[in-house]
Amino acid sequence: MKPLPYEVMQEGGVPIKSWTLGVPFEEEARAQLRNISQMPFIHKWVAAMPDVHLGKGATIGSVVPTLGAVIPAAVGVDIGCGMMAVRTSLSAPQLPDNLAGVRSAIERAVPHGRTGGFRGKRRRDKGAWENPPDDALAGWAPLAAQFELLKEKHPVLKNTNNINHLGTLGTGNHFIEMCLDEQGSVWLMLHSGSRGVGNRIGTYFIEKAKRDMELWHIHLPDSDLAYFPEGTEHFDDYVQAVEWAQEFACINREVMMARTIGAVKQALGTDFEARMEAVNCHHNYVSREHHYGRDVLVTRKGAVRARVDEMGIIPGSMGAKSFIVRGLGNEESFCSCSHGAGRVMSRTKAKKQVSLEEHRAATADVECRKDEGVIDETPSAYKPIEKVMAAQKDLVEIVYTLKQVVCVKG
DNA sequence: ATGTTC
Repeated sequence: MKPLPYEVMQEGGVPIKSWTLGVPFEEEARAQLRNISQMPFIHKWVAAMPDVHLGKGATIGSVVPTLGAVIPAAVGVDIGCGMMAVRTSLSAPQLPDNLAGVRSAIERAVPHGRTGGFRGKRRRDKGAWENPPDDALAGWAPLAAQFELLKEKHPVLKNTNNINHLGTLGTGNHFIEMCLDEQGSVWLMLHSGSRGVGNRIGTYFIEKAKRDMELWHIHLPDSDLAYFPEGTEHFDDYVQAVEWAQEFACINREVMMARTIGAVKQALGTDFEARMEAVNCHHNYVSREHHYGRDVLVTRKGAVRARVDEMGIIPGSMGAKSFIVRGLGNEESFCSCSHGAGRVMSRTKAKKQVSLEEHRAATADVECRKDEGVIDETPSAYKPIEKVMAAQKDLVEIVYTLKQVVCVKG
């Protein structure tokens, strides 16, 4: 008999199938998944991807199919976070030896980094538009009417960043890269989500669900598993808001990609074709899908959908390879794959343990930040991506293997 | 991840 390509755990609830053979899988993440598996509305089982690790609220790298309920913390606050990549007609020999100019052109074209401005001192906010450019305004057009309705219904959204965050990168593990594939084609790839407004929507509904649980005296193994039952007003409100935030995130990536393409053309003084092969996929989101005969809501937090022939992106850390993949439509994973390498070290631990020299060596061939502020993103803070890819051979096949030459971080 | 902060 062929050995199973995944590990199975079951304690009281539904099974947990984990595509984690040969990769680290911490006990804290297992415990978090066991809690999810106890919920009475999980369809069939919970799936864990090879980049699985402990997350705030819900496990990163989890796929949770639910019947008649949704858990807002299982989606998280970075609603619609995901990846976009395009292959260009440029090839490696057309690039200059020094890519500093390309990096700074991208940095000028796309706001990135921490929101500035402290009480008393008004500093310019590096992470948002002061005046959104025309392409951001155009991207906002299809979002505007629905946002007015959301604001009316949920006044908490009134003072959030919204249009001024459309086409902006953010911080942390959000990035923009120029990569080369194994044939020498140049790719542009980026990672970002729904920024301030999606965060506010996520936080607001997670709190709302927790209050509902208290109101109805429903006790949970973990308060972050608070849910909205289908048929309630809050369920409908959440689904509507989360879908809007997912759309915002998708358009955010498109606007940034167009601006990045423009910046690279300008920096190189060359025109080229882009979007020859474009992929834009969420990895923190909820979607209505059909699995094993039922209409379900599938929540993927740190997981990518991988239906038959569906294209996805699995990025490695800032010094590692990334992969453009094609889904194999493996139903047992609810047609899913990992969203990256997955952390092995918390941000705090990485900052304490990894030296600047080590970080510089690990990113020697990349035009990127080499300062203390990015140590929490250093390659050794992540699982080895090759092992992560090996553990999901039955979920996706690799179409392109990319290696970054430029990396912009917020 | 974001926003706010002493």
